[in-house]
Formats: sequence, structure tokens, C-alpha cells
Amino acid sequence: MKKENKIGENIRTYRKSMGLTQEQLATFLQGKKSLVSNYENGYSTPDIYTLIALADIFDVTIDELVGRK
Amino acid sequence: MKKENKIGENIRTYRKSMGLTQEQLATFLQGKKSLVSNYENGYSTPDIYTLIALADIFDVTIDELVGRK
DNA sequence: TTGTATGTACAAGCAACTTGTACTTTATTC
DNA sequence: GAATAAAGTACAAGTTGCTTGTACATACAA
Repeated sequence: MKKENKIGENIRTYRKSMGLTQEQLATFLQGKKSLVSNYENGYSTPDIYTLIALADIFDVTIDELVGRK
Repeated sequence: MKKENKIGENIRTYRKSMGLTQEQLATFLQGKKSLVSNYENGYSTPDIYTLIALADIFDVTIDELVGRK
């Protein structure tokens, strides 16, 4: 059952906007593709250090990445 | 042995600037005072939802809170 | 259809967080 | 200085929840 999760949705949106596959993004994070799938589908949440890495990759703020307005 | 940790240092600085005790801040987070002590001394790191709550309390961005420039 | 790339499901193992308790430090008052 | 209370720390135990491997599903091209 898919969980609602703004952070995961944002990760997916930003990843696609950069033309990356889950596996490519996972490699940047030094993880496996199931990791990114879990993030995007709301089964797990990145810790702050991973969120910082993602914000760097996507060139956005952490606040933007997590949908904090 | 105390661990270096910028996030923890920032939490301590912002907490003190608001004149709060660890116990008072913990109450805002619906946790115990040892929780805040662990954050500030680098023994644990808040998850993103806790960081959002802290950013709201301190009225700063998450990027500022975690020292991302 | 067959093959390939991409994404998902899920259990198991493991890493790391939260708490309770006791202890220590700091500040204040006598 | 001693005594007290408030504030902060140490740490083991229990718990939560993240990461991975594997198998399976989906999409799409040849």
C-alpha cells in the first residue's frame, strides 16, 4: 500500500527533472536503487545528511526539498 | 566522549537564544530532556520531521538550522 | 514475443534513535 | 563553605525504522 509523502514525491519530481533513473540517483547517494524507490514511495525517509546530499544534487534548499513553505 | 556536531551546536545556540531549557524544548518536541541533550552533544540526530519542528520553533530555515550555506 | 531497462514489494538484518535512571554540574541562598 | 534546587549529562536497554538483496512487475523497443 503506497504511503502519501511529500518528500518522496518531491524527490521523484526533482530526479525526473534531471533525467536520472532511481539507480543513477542511488549511486550518487552511495546506495541501492531500492533505497530511492522506498524514499519516493514513502516507505522510508532520508536522514538529514542524505537530504543535504539530495539538495546539493538537485540544487535546491532543504526547505524546498521537503516542501516547507 | 563528546562528539563534534554542527547541528547539535546550532540547536543549543538557538535554544539558548530563546531562553529555553532542554526540558522546555523537549516538551515542544513531545520528548524527554535527554533527547535534547543527545541532540546537542551529538549522540543522536533529529529526523527531518523533528528538524522541521525545531526550525518552526526557532523561526529559521532548515538549511540555517543544519548549517548548510 | 523476447529482451532490456526501470521501478516495486517485502522480509531480514542492522543501525541508530528515545527513554528512564542515576549521576554531575551550575547557580543561588544562607 | 554548605545546602538545595534546577539544569544538563551518561549510558544501557528497548524500540523504531532504515538499507539491502531478491524476486517480481511494468514499460517499451526491436
